[in-house]
Amino acid sequence: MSKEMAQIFKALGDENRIQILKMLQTGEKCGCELLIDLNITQPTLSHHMKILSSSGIVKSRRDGKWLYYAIDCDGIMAVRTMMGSLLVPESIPANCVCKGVETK
Amino acid sequence: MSKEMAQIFKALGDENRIQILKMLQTGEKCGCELLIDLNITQPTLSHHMKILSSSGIVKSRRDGKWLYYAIDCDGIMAVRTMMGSLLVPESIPANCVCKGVETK
DNA sequence: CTATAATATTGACAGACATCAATGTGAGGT
DNA sequence: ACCTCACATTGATGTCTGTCAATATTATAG
Repeated sequence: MSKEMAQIFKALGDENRIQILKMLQTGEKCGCELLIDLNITQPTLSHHMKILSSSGIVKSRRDGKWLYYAIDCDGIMAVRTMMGSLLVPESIPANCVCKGVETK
Repeated sequence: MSKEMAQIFKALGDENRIQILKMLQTGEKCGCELLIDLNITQPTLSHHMKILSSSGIVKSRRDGKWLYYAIDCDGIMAVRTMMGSLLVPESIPANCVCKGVETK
Protein backbone atom coordinates (compact mmCIF):
# COMPACT_ATOMS: atom_id res chain seq x y z
CA MET A 1 0.00 0.00 0.00
CA SER A 2 2.81 2.40 0.90
CA LYS A 3 4.44 1.54 -2.38
CA GLU A 4 1.40 2.61 -4.38
CA MET A 5 1.13 5.86 -2.43
CA ALA A 6 4.79 6.65 -2.99
CA GLN A 7 4.26 5.98 -6.69
CA ILE A 8 1.49 8.55 -6.88
CA PHE A 9 3.50 11.17 -5.03
CA LYS A 10 6.48 10.42 -7.24
CA ALA A 11 4.32 11.12 -10.25
CA LEU A 12 3.51 14.52 -8.75
CA GLY A 13 7.10 15.19 -7.74
CA ASP A 14 8.29 16.87 -10.91
CA GLU A 15 8.16 20.56 -11.70
CA ASN A 16 7.10 20.07 -15.31
CA ARG A 17 4.33 17.66 -14.39
CA ILE A 18 3.00 20.12 -11.82
CA GLN A 19 3.09 22.78 -14.50
CA ILE A 20 1.15 20.49 -16.83
CA LEU A 21 -1.54 19.90 -14.23
CA LYS A 22 -1.87 23.63 -13.70
CA MET A 23 -2.36 24.14 -17.42
CA LEU A 24 -5.03 21.44 -17.51
CA GLN A 25 -7.03 23.22 -14.80
CA THR A 26 -8.35 25.66 -17.38
CA GLY A 27 -9.61 22.81 -19.53
CA GLU A 28 -8.37 19.97 -21.68
CA LYS A 29 -5.41 20.56 -23.94
CA CYS A 30 -3.57 18.58 -26.60
CA GLY A 31 0.11 17.80 -26.40
CA CYS A 32 1.23 20.42 -28.87
CA GLU A 33 -0.56 23.12 -26.89
CA LEU A 34 1.13 22.04 -23.68
CA LEU A 35 4.45 21.92 -25.45
CA ILE A 36 4.40 25.62 -26.26
CA ASP A 37 4.81 26.86 -22.70
CA LEU A 38 6.91 24.02 -21.37
CA ASN A 39 10.52 24.37 -22.50
CA ILE A 40 10.93 20.66 -23.04
CA THR A 41 11.02 18.56 -26.21
CA GLN A 42 8.13 16.49 -27.51
CA PRO A 43 9.55 13.11 -26.44
CA THR A 44 9.99 14.43 -22.92
CA LEU A 45 6.41 15.63 -22.81
CA SER A 46 5.26 12.25 -24.05
CA HIS A 47 7.23 10.67 -21.23
CA HIS A 48 5.58 12.91 -18.64
CA MET A 49 2.08 12.33 -19.98
CA LYS A 50 2.64 8.59 -19.81
CA ILE A 51 3.53 8.88 -16.14
CA LEU A 52 0.56 11.12 -15.35
CA SER A 53 -1.80 8.83 -17.29
CA SER A 54 -0.63 5.58 -15.77
CA SER A 55 -0.96 7.16 -12.34
CA GLY A 56 -4.60 7.92 -13.05
CA ILE A 57 -4.09 11.64 -12.61
CA VAL A 58 -4.73 12.50 -16.23
CA LYS A 59 -6.91 10.94 -18.92
CA SER A 60 -6.73 11.33 -22.70
CA ARG A 61 -9.17 11.54 -25.57
CA ARG A 62 -8.34 11.09 -29.24
CA ASP A 63 -9.63 13.50 -31.88
CA GLY A 64 -8.09 12.91 -35.29
CA LYS A 65 -4.39 13.62 -35.08
CA TRP A 66 -4.70 15.16 -31.67
CA LEU A 67 -4.66 13.65 -28.22
CA TYR A 68 -6.50 15.80 -25.71
CA TYR A 69 -5.41 15.50 -22.12
CA ALA A 70 -7.56 16.37 -19.12
CA ILE A 71 -7.42 15.99 -15.39
CA ASP A 72 -8.99 12.67 -14.41
CA CYS A 73 -11.31 13.67 -11.60
CA ASP A 74 -11.94 10.08 -10.56
CA GLY A 75 -8.23 9.55 -10.26
CA ILE A 76 -7.80 12.83 -8.41
CA MET A 77 -10.44 11.83 -5.89
CA ALA A 78 -8.67 8.53 -5.37
CA VAL A 79 -5.44 10.40 -4.79
CA ARG A 80 -7.13 12.74 -2.33
CA THR A 81 -8.66 9.80 -0.44
CA MET A 82 -5.26 8.17 -0.31
CA MET A 83 -3.65 11.33 0.96
CA GLY A 84 -6.48 11.78 3.41
CA SER A 85 -5.59 8.54 5.12
CA LEU A 86 -2.12 9.92 5.63
CA LEU A 87 -2.54 13.63 6.11
CA VAL A 88 -6.01 14.56 7.27
CA PRO A 89 -6.39 16.42 10.59
CA GLU A 90 -8.45 13.53 11.96
CA SER A 91 -5.38 11.36 11.97
CA ILE A 92 -3.20 13.92 13.67
CA PRO A 93 -4.65 14.94 17.09
CA ALA A 94 -2.93 12.06 18.89
CA ASN A 95 0.47 13.66 18.69
CA CYS A 96 -0.21 17.15 17.39
CA VAL A 97 -0.99 20.38 19.19
CA CYS A 98 -1.52 23.03 16.60
CA LYS A 99 -3.67 25.48 18.49
CA GLY A 100 -3.20 24.24 22.04
CA VAL A 101 -0.16 24.37 24.24
CA GLU A 102 2.87 23.50 22.20
CA THR A 103 4.89 20.64 23.63
CA LYS A 104 7.91 22.43 22.17
CA MET B 1 5.83 27.94 -7.03
CA SER B 2 5.62 24.73 -9.05
CA LYS B 3 9.13 23.97 -7.96
CA GLU B 4 8.22 24.14 -4.27
CA MET B 5 5.17 21.94 -4.82
CA ALA B 6 7.21 19.36 -6.67
CA GLN B 7 9.71 19.40 -3.83
CA ILE B 8 7.01 18.56 -1.28
CA PHE B 9 5.62 15.75 -3.42
CA LYS B 10 9.13 14.45 -3.96
CA ALA B 11 9.59 14.28 -0.20
CA LEU B 12 6.45 12.13 -0.03
CA GLY B 13 7.45 10.00 -3.00
CA ASP B 14 9.39 7.33 -1.17
CA GLU B 15 8.03 4.11 0.26
CA ASN B 16 10.08 4.29 3.45
CA ARG B 17 9.10 7.89 4.11
CA ILE B 18 5.43 7.00 3.69
CA GLN B 19 5.96 4.15 6.11
CA ILE B 20 7.54 6.56 8.59
CA LEU B 21 4.58 8.93 8.38
CA LYS B 22 2.20 6.04 9.00
CA MET B 23 4.16 5.09 12.10
CA LEU B 24 4.03 8.65 13.38
CA GLN B 25 0.25 8.71 13.12
CA THR B 26 0.01 6.76 16.37
CA GLY B 27 2.15 9.32 18.15
CA GLU B 28 5.67 10.68 18.27
CA LYS B 29 8.54 8.24 18.06
CA CYS B 30 12.30 8.46 18.33
CA GLY B 31 14.63 7.35 15.58
CA CYS B 32 15.64 4.07 17.17
CA GLU B 33 11.99 3.11 17.50
CA LEU B 34 11.32 3.84 13.85
CA LEU B 35 14.43 1.94 12.90
CA ILE B 36 13.13 -1.34 14.31
CA ASP B 37 10.37 -1.84 11.74
CA LEU B 38 12.05 -0.19 8.79
CA ASN B 39 14.65 -2.52 7.28
CA ILE B 40 17.09 0.31 6.62
CA THR B 41 20.25 1.37 8.42
CA GLN B 42 20.52 4.27 10.84
CA PRO B 43 22.27 6.65 8.41
CA THR B 44 19.54 6.05 5.86
CA LEU B 45 16.85 6.81 8.40
CA SER B 46 18.69 9.99 9.36
CA HIS B 47 18.71 10.93 5.69
CA HIS B 48 14.96 10.39 5.36
CA MET B 49 14.16 12.32 8.53
CA LYS B 50 16.20 15.23 7.26
CA ILE B 51 14.14 15.32 4.08
CA LEU B 52 10.83 15.07 5.95
CA SER B 53 11.91 17.75 8.42
CA SER B 54 13.18 20.25 5.88
CA SER B 55 9.94 19.79 3.95
CA GLY B 56 7.99 20.80 7.04
CA ILE B 57 6.14 17.50 7.16
CA VAL B 58 7.77 16.33 10.38
CA LYS B 59 9.09 18.16 13.41
CA SER B 60 11.50 16.96 16.07
CA ARG B 61 11.92 17.39 19.80
CA ARG B 62 15.03 16.60 21.76
CA ASP B 63 14.86 14.67 25.02
CA GLY B 64 18.25 13.70 26.32
CA LYS B 65 19.90 11.36 23.88
CA TRP B 66 16.70 10.87 21.97
CA LEU B 67 15.17 12.82 19.15
CA TYR B 68 11.42 12.44 19.03
CA TYR B 69 9.81 12.92 15.68
CA ALA B 70 6.19 13.85 15.14
CA ILE B 71 3.97 14.87 12.29
CA ASP B 72 4.09 18.65 11.95
CA CYS B 73 0.43 19.54 11.66
CA ASP B 74 1.14 23.11 10.59
CA GLY B 75 3.29 21.79 7.78
CA ILE B 76 0.71 19.21 6.85
CA MET B 77 -1.96 21.87 6.59
CA ALA B 78 0.32 23.89 4.35
CA VAL B 79 0.83 20.85 2.19
CA ARG B 80 -2.90 20.23 2.03
CA THR B 81 -3.56 23.83 1.07
CA MET B 82 -0.92 23.60 -1.60
CA MET B 83 -2.39 20.39 -2.94
CA GLY B 84 -5.84 21.88 -2.69
CA SER B 85 -4.93 24.56 -5.21
CA LEU B 86 -3.99 21.79 -7.60
CA LEU B 87 -6.36 18.96 -6.87
CA VAL B 88 -9.53 20.20 -5.21
CA PRO B 89 -12.85 19.48 -6.92
CA GLU B 90 -13.50 23.21 -7.16
CA SER B 91 -10.73 23.55 -9.68
CA ILE B 92 -11.89 20.67 -11.81
CA PRO B 93 -15.47 21.20 -13.08
CA ALA B 94 -14.33 23.18 -16.11
CA ASN B 95 -13.04 20.14 -17.93
CA CYS B 96 -14.28 17.25 -15.85
CA VAL B 97 -17.51 15.28 -15.97
CA CYS B 98 -17.37 12.74 -13.22
CA LYS B 99 -21.06 12.14 -12.64
CA GLY B 100 -22.50 13.63 -15.81
CA VAL B 101 -22.26 12.40 -19.38
CA GLU B 102 -18.76 11.14 -19.97
CA THR B 103 -17.04 12.76 -22.92
CA LYS B 104 -15.27 9.38 -23.32
C1' DC C 1 36.99 11.43 32.20
C1' DT C 2 35.68 7.28 29.92
C1' DA C 3 32.28 4.37 28.06
C1' DT C 4 28.03 3.80 25.80
C1' DA C 5 23.95 4.90 23.25
C1' DA C 6 21.42 7.86 19.76
C1' DT C 7 21.96 10.53 15.92
C1' DA C 8 24.57 13.10 12.11
C1' DT C 9 28.00 13.39 8.45
C1' DT C 10 30.99 11.77 4.77
C1' DG C 11 32.23 9.16 0.80
C1' DA C 12 31.19 5.68 -2.40
C1' DC C 13 28.13 3.26 -5.39
C1' DA C 14 24.23 1.37 -7.93
C1' DG C 15 19.83 2.15 -9.73
C1' DA C 16 16.28 5.47 -11.05
C1' DC C 17 14.99 9.32 -13.73
C1' DA C 18 14.62 13.53 -16.77
C1' DT C 19 16.23 14.81 -20.92
C1' DC C 20 17.39 14.83 -25.80
C1' DA C 21 18.26 13.35 -30.87
C1' DA C 22 16.89 10.07 -33.99
C1' DT C 23 13.48 7.22 -35.60
C1' DG C 24 8.93 4.91 -35.79
C1' DT C 25 3.75 5.01 -36.02
C1' DG C 26 -0.71 6.63 -37.19
C1' DA C 27 -4.02 9.86 -38.98
C1' DG C 28 -5.50 13.36 -42.19
C1' DG C 29 -4.88 16.16 -46.20
C1' DT C 30 -3.12 16.89 -51.37
C1' DA D 1 0.62 7.16 -53.20
C1' DC D 2 2.84 10.95 -50.93
C1' DC D 3 3.49 14.45 -47.59
C1' DT D 4 2.77 16.56 -43.23
C1' DC D 5 1.59 16.88 -38.54
C1' DA D 6 0.86 14.88 -33.75
C1' DC D 7 2.49 11.65 -30.89
C1' DA D 8 5.22 7.28 -29.33
C1' DT D 9 9.46 4.59 -28.89
C1' DT D 10 14.34 3.76 -28.61
C1' DG D 11 18.93 4.49 -27.11
C1' DA D 12 22.24 7.34 -25.00
C1' DT D 13 23.66 10.50 -21.37
C1' DG D 14 24.12 13.21 -17.29
C1' DT D 15 22.11 14.01 -12.90
C1' DC D 16 19.59 12.85 -8.82
C1' DT D 17 18.70 9.78 -5.08
C1' DG D 18 18.43 5.85 -1.83
C1' DT D 19 21.54 3.02 0.32
C1' DC D 20 25.41 1.47 3.06
C1' DA D 21 30.00 1.27 5.80
C1' DA D 22 32.90 4.08 8.27
C1' DT D 23 33.45 7.83 11.09
C1' DA D 24 32.10 11.95 13.74
C1' DT D 25 29.13 14.28 17.06
C1' DT D 26 26.30 14.81 21.05
C1' DA D 27 24.39 13.49 25.37
C1' DT D 28 24.00 10.75 29.44
C1' DA D 29 25.60 7.45 32.88
C1' DG D 30 29.26 5.46 35.73
